[in-house]
Amino acid sequence: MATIDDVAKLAGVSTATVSRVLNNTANVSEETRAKVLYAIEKLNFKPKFSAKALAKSKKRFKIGLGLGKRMQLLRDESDELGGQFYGIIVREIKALAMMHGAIVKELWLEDDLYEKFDGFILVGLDVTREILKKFKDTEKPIVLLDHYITGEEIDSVLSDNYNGAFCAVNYLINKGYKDIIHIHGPLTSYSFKRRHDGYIDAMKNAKLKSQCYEYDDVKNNIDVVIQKIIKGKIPEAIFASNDITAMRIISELKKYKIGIPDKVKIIGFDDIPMAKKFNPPLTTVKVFKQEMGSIAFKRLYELMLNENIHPTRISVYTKFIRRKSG
Amino acid sequence: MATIDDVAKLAGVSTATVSRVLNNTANVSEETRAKVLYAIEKLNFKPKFSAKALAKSKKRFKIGLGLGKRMQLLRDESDELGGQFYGIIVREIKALAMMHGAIVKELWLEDDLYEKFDGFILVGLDVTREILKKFKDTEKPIVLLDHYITGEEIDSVLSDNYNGAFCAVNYLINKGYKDIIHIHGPLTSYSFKRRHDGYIDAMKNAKLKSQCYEYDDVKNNIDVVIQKIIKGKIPEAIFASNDITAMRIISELKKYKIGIPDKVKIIGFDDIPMAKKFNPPLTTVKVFKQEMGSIAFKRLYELMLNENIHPTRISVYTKFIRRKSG
DNA sequence: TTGTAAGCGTTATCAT
DNA sequence: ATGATAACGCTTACAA
Repeated sequence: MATIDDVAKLAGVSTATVSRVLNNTANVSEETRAKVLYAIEKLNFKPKFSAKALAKSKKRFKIGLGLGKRMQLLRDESDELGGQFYGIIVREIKALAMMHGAIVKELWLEDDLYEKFDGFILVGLDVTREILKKFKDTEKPIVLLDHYITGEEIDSVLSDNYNGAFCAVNYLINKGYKDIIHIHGPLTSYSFKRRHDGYIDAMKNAKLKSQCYEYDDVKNNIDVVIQKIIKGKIPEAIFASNDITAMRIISELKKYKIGIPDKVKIIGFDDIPMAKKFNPPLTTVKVFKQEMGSIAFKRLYELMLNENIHPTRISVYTKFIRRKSG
Repeated sequence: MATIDDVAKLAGVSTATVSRVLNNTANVSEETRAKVLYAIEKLNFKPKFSAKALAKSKKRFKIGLGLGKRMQLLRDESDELGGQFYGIIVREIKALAMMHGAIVKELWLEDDLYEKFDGFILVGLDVTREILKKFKDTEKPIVLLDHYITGEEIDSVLSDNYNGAFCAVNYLINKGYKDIIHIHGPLTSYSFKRRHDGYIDAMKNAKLKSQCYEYDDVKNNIDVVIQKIIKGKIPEAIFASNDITAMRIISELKKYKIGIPDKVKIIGFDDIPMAKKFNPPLTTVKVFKQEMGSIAFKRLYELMLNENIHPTRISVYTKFIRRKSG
């Protein structure tokens, strides 16, 4: 494989000069530039990412970590909520940043961008098209974490929500349940939406009737939803948008003396740390939160080093975890 | 950030020894191993990927490139078909492999694996669960290219078929067409399936009736499908599974003196090189074939270097390209 | 404007 | 079983 040395030799210049034209990092005479460009072309040279990354590892990048109002709310509510999901992701990002000598600074999505950053990680569903535009205007690389905006070609990292949901619901179906409902948070969240889609498709596949209820996961009005549900025929199983919702459902159902899993099976999503300690321990779909954080960081790092990388959406595989609740 | 030197210093050994315990690459006495392990733990040390990759770049990996019967057929049919899609992807993989000093060897998916490989890239929809199992049994890393098998947690690289289709169909809807049909290849192909889903959802969103026709893209029985279609009311627009199909449809329609795009609008998918030269030039959704190849290669390379990476599915963003046909 | 050379953090080849 | 040390391919002071 052609290296920068080969190019330098062929062009009759030093490697430093080649690097300069490669990165537009200093003045290079038109003449030399042309020679170098020719050599690059001729040898079909592409700088090796690992070498570049290693050489650049002295550089301290400054990363903006954008959090939304919603997360602010969830976070305030105590570590048991936001902290168990986004908290883990954010912690991993900070740990990796530390190792790479990058500085990460938290900021609210609504804030004005008066500081300069080298790149951004934007977390969660609060990122609207307008907010995104503000960040795009900086011309710095961006990765969306646990969110995705249709039509926007922005790098994003998600869990494999659809398949996780599909498999979980299939598990219930295979156990013979037919009356399975879905309770979910706002479908403006791409993740909730995909979990919802997975539920719908699994039910449709099995020729079962699907039934969904939306609730407000920030204000938590699960009580009124449950009231509505138990007025009719009590379902055999409930698939919830996430573990928090599942736990809220269980707590609410307990008030009516409806036993879990005897009377109703319940499955959550996320596998937050609490899920295992809950009573009963939650059957759920594990989202690899740390991995999501590290993948997002690594992706941003690549983007900050190499410009002009084609954007992608990365889905991190989930894992069904069977415990007691369903 | 802690480096291997820090670990070596703390453990009172050389970096070589640290590397040995890190990679289980040679005999290390239990005592030293323990010291090293302790230091690693203490410093929370993680080897830096770029350094590792660079150091290992002397190593020549041997990669198996698995192709299926279907591709064999398409390929034989001339460069105008398979070569325009998978051909480009495969070429890119080989180019990158060359640059990284890796050897890539093509093999048929059905073949027995008598040779030893360091990793595999498996291309297209012919990869069944059984075939996959054979490759998994080697315990070597695998990446699936342009295919995905539900429930199998194998790294895969795809184009963003769903959104590409969704946007293309929306384009037609926004132009005011209502009678838009979809002609597709076998839905066992995950890509065709997702394009199909995108069409269905776009139609549903607009409260339009969807109508699909499946045909056999290997045998090419488009004539009987078209016959069936023109017996009824001729649609305003046709969204095809891919460019090949779109071109076949146009050719067939020409036989009936049905003009494109005057009478019927047609949109393809892939943007194969021919699409632009066709008469009329094809409106289509561009799939970034080279990028898919390079992403797949890079992913496999990572997997071959670092074991124990969490598997992901990578979707490469597509781009709508407006030409004459639709 | 250009060249020289010292890193960046690992692995791997020799020695010992 | 372990240690020295030369790669790996690029960037970036510092010199010229």
